[in-house]
Amino acid sequence: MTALEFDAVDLDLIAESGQCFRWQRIGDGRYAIPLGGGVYEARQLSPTAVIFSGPGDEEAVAGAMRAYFDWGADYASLTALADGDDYLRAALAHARGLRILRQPLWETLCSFIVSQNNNIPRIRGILERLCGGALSPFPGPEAVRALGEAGLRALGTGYRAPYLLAAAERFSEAEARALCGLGYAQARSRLCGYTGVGGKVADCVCLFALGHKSAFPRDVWMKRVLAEQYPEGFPLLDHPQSGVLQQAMFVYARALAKRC
DNA sequence: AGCCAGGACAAGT
DNA sequence: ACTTGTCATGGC
Repeated sequence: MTALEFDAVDLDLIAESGQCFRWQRIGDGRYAIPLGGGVYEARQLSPTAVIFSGPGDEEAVAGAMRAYFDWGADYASLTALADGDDYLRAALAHARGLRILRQPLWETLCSFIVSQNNNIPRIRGILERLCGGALSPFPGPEAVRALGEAGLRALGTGYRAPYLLAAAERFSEAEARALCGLGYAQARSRLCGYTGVGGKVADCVCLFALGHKSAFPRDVWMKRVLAEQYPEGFPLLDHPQSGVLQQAMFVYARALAKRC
């Protein structure tokens, strides 16, 4: 068991933020997180601290969770960007404790291919079936390839099955290294070369796996926010952390809609 | 019972 | 460079 202190962290908020689809709620403020072949457990200790356990010794767990939870990144100072912007200020206040997770590249790519024109509960179900269990490790490209298009369709992926197959055929360790070595624009462009991966999915991979916080995914929720709140354009679109702002607004917009 | 969903793509203006 | 139709599927 090891505790990590953050400027702010909110497991419930992160779990519902639409960036990760395989967290399992196992109790009040407690989650099981399948990651890298093992399963970690996270428990909310306070608004600024989480207790972790997982495979390996304390140092290994702490290291893995620091990386995964973007430990040390400063999210609080983003509040200053919202001066004179009531919507962004409210979104950031609502999203206090949100973190941009640094998730495995292949899993993130597959997850957001599955996500297209799909809803979050259903994405969860498909990915769970793809993994063969709620806490089972995510299958590698060769395992996905072995399923074939028919096998993938049987999981409920629908027309996305050939997209997953194409990704499985292109992805490799060398490809992963190449993607990790690129800047945001280059990585995005390379990802868009995958059939079935467009700008939105590529941005999600850049933001949630590659750590490019200037990536700004535009899903239907964000398009609505931009149209309704920023008809003249979102002024911070080119900010190096615009992706974090995007994620705060995404979570906030969905929370507002649910409240009606 | 429809409407909708963290879209991509091809075909038409 | 923009709009539109189409693509599976099931949660709500």
